[in-house]
Amino acid sequence: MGKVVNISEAASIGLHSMVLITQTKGQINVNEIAERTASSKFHIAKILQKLVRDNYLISQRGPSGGFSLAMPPENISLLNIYECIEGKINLSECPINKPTCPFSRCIFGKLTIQMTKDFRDYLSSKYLSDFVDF
Amino acid sequence: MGKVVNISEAASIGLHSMVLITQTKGQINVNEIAERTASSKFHIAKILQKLVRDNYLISQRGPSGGFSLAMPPENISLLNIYECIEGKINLSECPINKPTCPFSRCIFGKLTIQMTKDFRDYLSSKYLSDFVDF
DNA sequence: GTAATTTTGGTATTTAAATACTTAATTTTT
DNA sequence: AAAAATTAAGTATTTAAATACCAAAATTAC
Repeated sequence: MGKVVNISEAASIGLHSMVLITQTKGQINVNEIAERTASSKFHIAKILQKLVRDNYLISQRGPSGGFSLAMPPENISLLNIYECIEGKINLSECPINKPTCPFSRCIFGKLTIQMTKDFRDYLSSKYLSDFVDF
Repeated sequence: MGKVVNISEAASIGLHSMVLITQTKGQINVNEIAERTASSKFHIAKILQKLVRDNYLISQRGPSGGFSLAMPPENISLLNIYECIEGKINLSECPINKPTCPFSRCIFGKLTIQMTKDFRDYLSSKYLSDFVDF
């Protein structure tokens, strides 16, 4: 829909959920995250599983279960979370995915690479500890 | 697929085709554009129709027909082309499209708005006349 | 005026993402 | 030990965008 900066629902859920978990003493479960973020709890559950697998989260089943951080919030950057969900951000690449280009240089110049770099730099500069009071 | 900067195939076809048309004396038809850009001629035809409707292109049917610019290349910016195809770029908006946010301020700060602004500024600074020898 | 060529516009198909659902496994509480 | 609550994991459905196709209209060339 004409949106230039593309942040998927999945990445958004991952980032927002992790901040909520950071702000919560003890554990917080999927239902509460779903309520506070107005997102599908099925979708949230699916994404948090990735973060558990990559050892950013600890999950506890059963009554009074939920999720909690697996390490101090100082040690988890927004980039860690983003790349866990979306895979590594590719910096040096044609903005379109065409093997052939009719022109000798890219009509976008260095624009898209710079934008991607700015995005990556922001995510790598912020840690969950920056969001304890947010 | 984890791509941060989102330029649709449609926008890409529009921009690249317009540069090719700029570089062509007389008219160039869909088949040749398809060959040079390695894109679907059906898709190209559809997108060029929008540019004809908005009076950036003149189309000529029949043998030896094709497309040519409707005005001097100095008068058509990349932003004109992009917004003709994708609609107006929205600068001030939540990167996610959620009516509710669990936090008082956006976890992305001004990042996505700045990125979108940078994108828009680049497109508005470049005119087809900048690409006659490209 | 006929045939060839090209755009035009409508429709159909494909693809990928997002979302929803279901069942199983685990843990806690009583 | 049983019941309740919760995550885990796989699958199915929905949706929107992207892409592909086809038939019609227009124009030129001969």
